[in-house]
Amino acid sequence: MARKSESLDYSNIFEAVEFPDAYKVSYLANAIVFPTYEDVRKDFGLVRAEYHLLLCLAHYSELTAQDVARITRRPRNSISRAVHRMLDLGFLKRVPDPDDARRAKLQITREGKIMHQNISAYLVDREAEIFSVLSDTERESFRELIRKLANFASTLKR
Amino acid sequence: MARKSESLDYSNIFEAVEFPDAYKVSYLANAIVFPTYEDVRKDFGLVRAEYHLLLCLAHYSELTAQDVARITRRPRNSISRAVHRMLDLGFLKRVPDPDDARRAKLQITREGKIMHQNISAYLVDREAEIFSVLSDTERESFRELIRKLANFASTLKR
DNA sequence: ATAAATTTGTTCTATATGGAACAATAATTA
DNA sequence: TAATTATTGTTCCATATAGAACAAATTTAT
Repeated sequence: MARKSESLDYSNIFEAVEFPDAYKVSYLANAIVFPTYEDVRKDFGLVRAEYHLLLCLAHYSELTAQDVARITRRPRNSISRAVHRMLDLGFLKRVPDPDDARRAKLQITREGKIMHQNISAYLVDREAEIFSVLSDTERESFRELIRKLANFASTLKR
Repeated sequence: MARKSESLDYSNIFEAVEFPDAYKVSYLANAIVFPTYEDVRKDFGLVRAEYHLLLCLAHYSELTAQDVARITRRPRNSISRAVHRMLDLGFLKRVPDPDDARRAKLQITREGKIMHQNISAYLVDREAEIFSVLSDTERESFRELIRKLANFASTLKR
């Protein structure tokens, strides 16, 4: 008897869709970016905003919650919630800004740095896996192009 | 008096991060893909999974809910919920599969097609805006590279 | 033929998420 | 100076989301 469900080529839609390039970026987000956040949550116990705090504060020595929201393009309340959990977990410390009582400067702790290194190692591997499909020169081209796109995106108003 | 907050160059992190290419894909998702889904929700009243149903069924004449989940890499229960709402809204119709009582074939209706065209027109404009930062040859390169990446991603097990 | 395993679509549940409104503070304008 | 506007960080709330478990149907293995 014939197979009921012919094996459908699900990737046809990549070319058929009306906005093929944007669609593929979106597809990569669904297929890779979000599952990766999910892996981080499962394996390291941190949700997206929590990891983003580590990432930002591993690279800038002092930031406000608002800075992190802007850098990562996430809403402030998500960051705010994450800050409290990260303080409880001992991954961040917070000091009031003497010049502006509304603000608090955030810093990463030693424990936070270690956690960041662990998560980064995982993400570096994952990046290598994903981009293994490109040759070195393709990889270099992609790097240049995605840089332009990301820089442009960072100029868009929120 | 000096400005309290020196204007921070938030895009430094693009180069500093340990996985710069994957980070930028993720950033584009945060900065563009998800806000775009949000626009679609606000302007057209459809959430991500609901729009994905339209998109898939505008390009394949008949699919099961499971097919759509596979094509879009979304969880089945999200699609299942969306199917019911889209049936209620009259954008889809569903016919039981005579060969397999577990399944139902989904089709897009006339109204669904119109809605799809409206949303697509918006997304096409949005794509044009985003990629306007690339030259024609850059755009062509990017198209080729993102195609490879998306095709590779589609082979990853879920 | 029967049992075990898989597939589909669903509901239930817990959690992540982001908008809106808010109080406190600071900056800007009149 | 006084009044208005903007900013920061927060809480509240409604909703989107995905995992887990499930029943029904089908397929595969014994």
